[in-house]
Amino acid sequence: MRQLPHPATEDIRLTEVLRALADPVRLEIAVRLAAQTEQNCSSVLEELGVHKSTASHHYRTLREAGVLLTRQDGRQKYMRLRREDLDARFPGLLDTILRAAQTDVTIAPDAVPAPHDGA
Amino acid sequence: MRQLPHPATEDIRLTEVLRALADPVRLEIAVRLAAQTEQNCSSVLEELGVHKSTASHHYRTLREAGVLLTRQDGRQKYMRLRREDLDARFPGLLDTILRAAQTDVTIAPDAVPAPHDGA
DNA sequence: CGCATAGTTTGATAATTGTCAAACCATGCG
DNA sequence: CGCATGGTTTGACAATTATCAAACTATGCG
Repeated sequence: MRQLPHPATEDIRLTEVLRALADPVRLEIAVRLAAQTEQNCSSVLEELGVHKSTASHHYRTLREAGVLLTRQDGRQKYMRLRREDLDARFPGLLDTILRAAQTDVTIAPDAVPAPHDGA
Repeated sequence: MRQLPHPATEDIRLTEVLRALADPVRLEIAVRLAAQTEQNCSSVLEELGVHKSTASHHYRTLREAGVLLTRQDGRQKYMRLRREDLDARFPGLLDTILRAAQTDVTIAPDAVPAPHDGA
């Protein structure tokens, strides 16, 4: 079982969650996960146009903050928000942030579509 | 007059607010402001045990993120949360975070005297 | 005016972080 | 087994940041 380490619900720290979601790329990941329940790692990285290892780094940050959970299925890994745990720990927090994210532009739209180079 | 620059309500960015509140010291400042409406700069820095310039830096960060507002009165400056503006921009966000902050330890208790009851 | 007070700004430093690239590891398939 | 695939880890680097200290600015008071 290649279960990567996740914090227990009671060990989730508010500042960690906020810091994890304070990054545009990670916030966008959370928004997409919220819309799609579960998501493959590579699908995210392709859509956001970041390098594989960068994506992995962001997953880890979100995972260690307690925001998402990684499940392995065959050769792939799927991520999913820890909705219930987060809601138990900090009621309403995730939903409020996700709702706020939809009224704010987190990533420049032209930066997202294709995995074009750029920087 | 001596108004330091604050972003307009519509210019408040979610990731900036989250990043501002993701720091333990700043989150604590926000919590204290929420409890006391308005607060003198030095009172905060004394209670949190950080240097004057460090406190000023945190105020600035919060101010530029749109979280608080600085008002000058005589020789002193008073800060206050931008509750209405934040609520207009991101409904429920501030309250939810502040409520979450009360169920989580943001700063080591021995480093800071509690806001109310004895420490 | 001169001095004390309240904060800000600048400087310096150490720590953290976001990013890509390349090497690595685990899983499934032929 | 050997290889391709999907992610992670490590390395390196630039950028940001948290902090203290010291200099600076502005305000009020005598």
